Amino acid sequence: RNNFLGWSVAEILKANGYEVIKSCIVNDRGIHICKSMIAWQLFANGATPQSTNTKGDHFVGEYYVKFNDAYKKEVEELIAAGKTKDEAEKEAPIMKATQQMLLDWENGKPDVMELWKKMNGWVYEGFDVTYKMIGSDFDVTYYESKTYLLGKDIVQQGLDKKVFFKKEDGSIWIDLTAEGLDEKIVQRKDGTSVYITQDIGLALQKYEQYKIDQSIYVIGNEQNYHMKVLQLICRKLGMPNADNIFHLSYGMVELTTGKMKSREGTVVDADDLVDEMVATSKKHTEELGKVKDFNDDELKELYNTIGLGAMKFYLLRVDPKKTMVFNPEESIDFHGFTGPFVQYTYARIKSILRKNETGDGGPFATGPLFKLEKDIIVTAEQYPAAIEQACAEHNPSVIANYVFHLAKTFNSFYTEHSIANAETEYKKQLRLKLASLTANIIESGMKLLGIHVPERM
RNA sequence: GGUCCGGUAGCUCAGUUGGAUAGAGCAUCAGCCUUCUAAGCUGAGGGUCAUUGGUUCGAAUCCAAUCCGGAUCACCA
Repeated sequence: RNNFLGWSVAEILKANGYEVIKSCIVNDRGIHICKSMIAWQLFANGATPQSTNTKGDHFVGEYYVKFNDAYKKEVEELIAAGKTKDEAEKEAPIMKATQQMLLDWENGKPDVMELWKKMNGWVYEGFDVTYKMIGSDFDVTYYESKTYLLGKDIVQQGLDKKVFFKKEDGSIWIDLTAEGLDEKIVQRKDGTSVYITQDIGLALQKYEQYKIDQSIYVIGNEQNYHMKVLQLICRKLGMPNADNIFHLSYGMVELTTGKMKSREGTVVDADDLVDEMVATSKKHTEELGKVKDFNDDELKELYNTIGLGAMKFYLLRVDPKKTMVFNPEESIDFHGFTGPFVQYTYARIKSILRKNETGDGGPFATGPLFKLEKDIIVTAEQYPAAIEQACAEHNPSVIANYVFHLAKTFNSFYTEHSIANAETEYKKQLRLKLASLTANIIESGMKLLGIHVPERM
């Protein structure tokens, strides 16, 4: 959802005349990375994504799970040996090894760095495959391994300005109780920075680097508090970018059975989901048998277009702010308020336009219009307003709803009035114009959602 | 407990700068393919807009209280 939202909002901003720079932050360091590394050292026997024929990011993810399994087991054993839960969690050998590895990483220990680079490389390879498949791209990528030290000098300045204060143990904090929040740490007692410190530094760096008017953070609503704190700190420090920070907060996607939890395996993997959607589009297409003359490449492209279109539309048709429910059993429908419905309307119009000669564009005689003809004109005229609203609200669902409404309006007209056998040549040309207009808007609107439209389906 | 977000049809969601009989899709039921692609179209049933009170000529929409659900309040990121 994050990816599709970011993409779509960027397109919508561009459509409103803004210049957009898409950036991505990769969490490529920290304790979670070390967990996978330790588990790989312990259990892999030198296995690689190639040797096991596994996608790189999934491969590394498997070792993250293996770490947690092993860790859990060790903790249970220690508790059985008489330790308290807290002691056991701290003393488990595999956890100690992981923490040591994090220190080694920060000190740049060669063999750790080498392993880190190798495993990260696998993850990136996997991500690349997924990003390419779903049509995602970024102009800038920030790696946390390179930005995690940012913001430390700002902390020092803040201390001088008395925005921050130092506790007896040397840790540095900001007091936000006057704003209804809590005290928040910005630097550990050992002098290392925390998450928010990096964000302060990165926010300023982005601002100085690109002179942006607005910095839009596409982040889940679980971090609403964090983003509030970030903006507040920037404001208190008098940073020039403070008011440019906008948190595009989106709700989580939940399953009918409840929240997705990676540790409990109740997650729907993006790759699996896309595969499933493409397979479903293949099944439907074959059943309908309308494209028997397509060659293999054309078929593959069509299945991707429909499958991805269905998925993206499904995720973008809901207000981003809202938590949404996804039912994996029922899968995503291809009828009604869906991507394929809109794509189908487009393909049908294109078919008409191929089969009917458009006139020389001479002046239209004025004449009475049927209600359904007027409906299309009225709806088409609303498109610019929909784009503006979507932009103002940072909300692609406005476009999804609009495009669906337009497609539905056209379909009603299509069933009621023939274009090829219109009452007069004038009527025919008028209707071809309306059809063409509708197709153009559908194509444009779907593009704003990152969805392709097929010429036939 | 503090802060924030949400509760609209069986399900998933629109609609909230206050305005007429609260709208879609799915699901259910009844129709429509000798005519431009039926992934479509037409119709039916289905609602105490969480509850209560308030403001108003008028409230799903604004205010208050209550109930229910979620997020968050880490020397994790």
